[in-house]
Amino acid sequence: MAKIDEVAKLAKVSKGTVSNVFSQKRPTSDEVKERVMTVSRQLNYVPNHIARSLATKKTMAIGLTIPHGSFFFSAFHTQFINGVILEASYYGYRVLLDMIPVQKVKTPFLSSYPIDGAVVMSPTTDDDRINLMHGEQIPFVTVGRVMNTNIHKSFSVDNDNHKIIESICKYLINKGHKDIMFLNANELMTVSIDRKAGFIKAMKDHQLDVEDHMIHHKPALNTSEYMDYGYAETIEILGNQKKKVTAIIADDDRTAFSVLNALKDLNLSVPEDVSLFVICGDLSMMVQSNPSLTSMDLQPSELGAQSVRLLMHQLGVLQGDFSENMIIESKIIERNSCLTIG
Amino acid sequence: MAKIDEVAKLAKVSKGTVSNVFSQKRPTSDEVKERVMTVSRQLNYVPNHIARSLATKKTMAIGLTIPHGSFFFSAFHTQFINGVILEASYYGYRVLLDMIPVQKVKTPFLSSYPIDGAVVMSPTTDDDRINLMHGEQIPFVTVGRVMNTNIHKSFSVDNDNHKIIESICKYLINKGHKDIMFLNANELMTVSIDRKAGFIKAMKDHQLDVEDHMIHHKPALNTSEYMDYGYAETIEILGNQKKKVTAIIADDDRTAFSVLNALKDLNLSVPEDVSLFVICGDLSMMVQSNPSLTSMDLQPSELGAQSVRLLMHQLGVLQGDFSENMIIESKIIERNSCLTIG
DNA sequence: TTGTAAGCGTTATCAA
DNA sequence: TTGATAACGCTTACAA
Repeated sequence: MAKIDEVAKLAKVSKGTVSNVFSQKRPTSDEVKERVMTVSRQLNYVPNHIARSLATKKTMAIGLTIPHGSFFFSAFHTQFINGVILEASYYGYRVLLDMIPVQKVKTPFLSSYPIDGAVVMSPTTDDDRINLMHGEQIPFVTVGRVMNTNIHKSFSVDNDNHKIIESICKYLINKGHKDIMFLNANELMTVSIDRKAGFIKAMKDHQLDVEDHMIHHKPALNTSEYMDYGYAETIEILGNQKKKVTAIIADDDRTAFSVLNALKDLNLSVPEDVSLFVICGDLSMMVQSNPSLTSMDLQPSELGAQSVRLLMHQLGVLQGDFSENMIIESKIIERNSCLTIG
Repeated sequence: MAKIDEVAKLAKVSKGTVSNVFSQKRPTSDEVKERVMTVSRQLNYVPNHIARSLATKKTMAIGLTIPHGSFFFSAFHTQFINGVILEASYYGYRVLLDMIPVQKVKTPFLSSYPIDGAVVMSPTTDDDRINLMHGEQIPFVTVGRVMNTNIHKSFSVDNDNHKIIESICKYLINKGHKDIMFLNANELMTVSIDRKAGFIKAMKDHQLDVEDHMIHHKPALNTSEYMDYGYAETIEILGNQKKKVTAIIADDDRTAFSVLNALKDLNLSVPEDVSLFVICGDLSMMVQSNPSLTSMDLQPSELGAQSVRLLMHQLGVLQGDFSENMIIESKIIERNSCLTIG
């Protein structure tokens, strides 16, 4: 790799000028610009990213912390990440993947974190990753509300989880459903807290009682129960306990898939016996299922893009006003898995 | 952020010594070590990663290039990435996500690539990303065979794709199947080429003809056909063309899901009417499907881990002998979706 | 518009 | 085992 000095010498300019040609931070004459570029191509020169970072104090990389463990992604994660990468690259930023364990303090760093900011997925209550970012003074935005006791101001993108679940409930209740089972996200996740509250409120608003068997939380990653989430609950509540359930809300496409299998095993059909509503499922899965699945579109890739934009604002890359906590619209996509009853 | 000089001054040692305490590259006395660490904690000091990179010429990061586009991951991708991240972090490396477009030359870099090496997923024939790595002299390992005309030596991890498909065919043929439909990966991917060859050979070996309708390739990402892959082919061949097909091999769990839906719509059941074999599916999906799905386990997370290890060898992090092209074992996991017929 | 030179915060080399 | 000092390759005032 050639370095800036060699280019400068060959192009008969100073290294400062070469620097300016590449960074475009100061104007250079066309003549010089061309001379420098020609020589650079000859020498196969590109500015050294690390040296530049050291001088500018910017790494041009952002961290993306993802749920830790032998995770697997739902459509939400995948599309979200896609949105992040696309938007980040638009601003010339790269994305560093992180797997700081959720709910477990990381051993102290051996060196500083080479990122300018971070996007934190799936925050939990008193999320250690967030405390870490906070302590290291790294700008960050979370996907979902922050619920760390010591952090009072934070930036986040989110759906209106409260409203989401309320409108789903309203949608189902309007179709005559009273006995709804809600398969919520993991208990620790902040979204699940809002959704639970929204569910309870919606039911209360319609004079419906919320019984224990109506709300479930996704088990932690890496537990054996995790794999069976949706299947086990459906079999247990509808099969063993023989509770009356006319509609099920699944927190993602994986869970929905499990519910579908359980219902099949129980010889129950969708939507005739049980209606199924999916929160943010993979499009092809929603459409191809038979019946196709009614779902709530959370616009994950838009969430990803906006989270990056919010971060860019904090980094000063993006100018102008912006709201610290951005809500992304979500909407019900009606397909054929929810039936009017009663 | 405190810097090394301040620590050195307060601990009454030279910065070189402070450096050595943190990097552990040269021995330091316990007394000094403790003094330095105490001061560092006081000042909240950690070595600056960028400055260290500049001096050592190592970024301690590896790139992970993933298929570009509005991609979504199959279980294979997810588990593979998991393996990569885990193994990389084991060696103190971070993972930079890349989305260099497949089959499309990237605009020239504005700066060097801040990675020490890269893992390239899903290589295609004459993959531009690989030419790029090659040109930039960045050590890399591919997941799957490299088929770039100008590159003769390369490092890769892979399953034995030829053998995989052969053993699947053999497995099905032994169960009496002659009319097998193979839903292959994308045509451009090197794995699909090997698998196609393996399929043809296996059939030939058993005196079975390979007709056109028996092999299909996954459409390119971001095409409308992509979403329907598996469904469309099943409907077309079994439904419209009424070809005799007693067994279907699906290239991943997504495709298998689509096939299942198509078969349901055709009123065909698995495995009574059609046997279904999945190459590398998500475990929960394989198990929960009814019937559970017989599949070939490609050990994706092991592939990910090994790809990192191979890279570490190239980077000199790992010593000793190693083979340039590593084959990961795969094995058939028999479940209930393949029936003996005839 | 361009050149000069002082950083940026480490590590590495060579003495001590 | 430790200290002094020159790299590492770039950016950025400040001067010209």
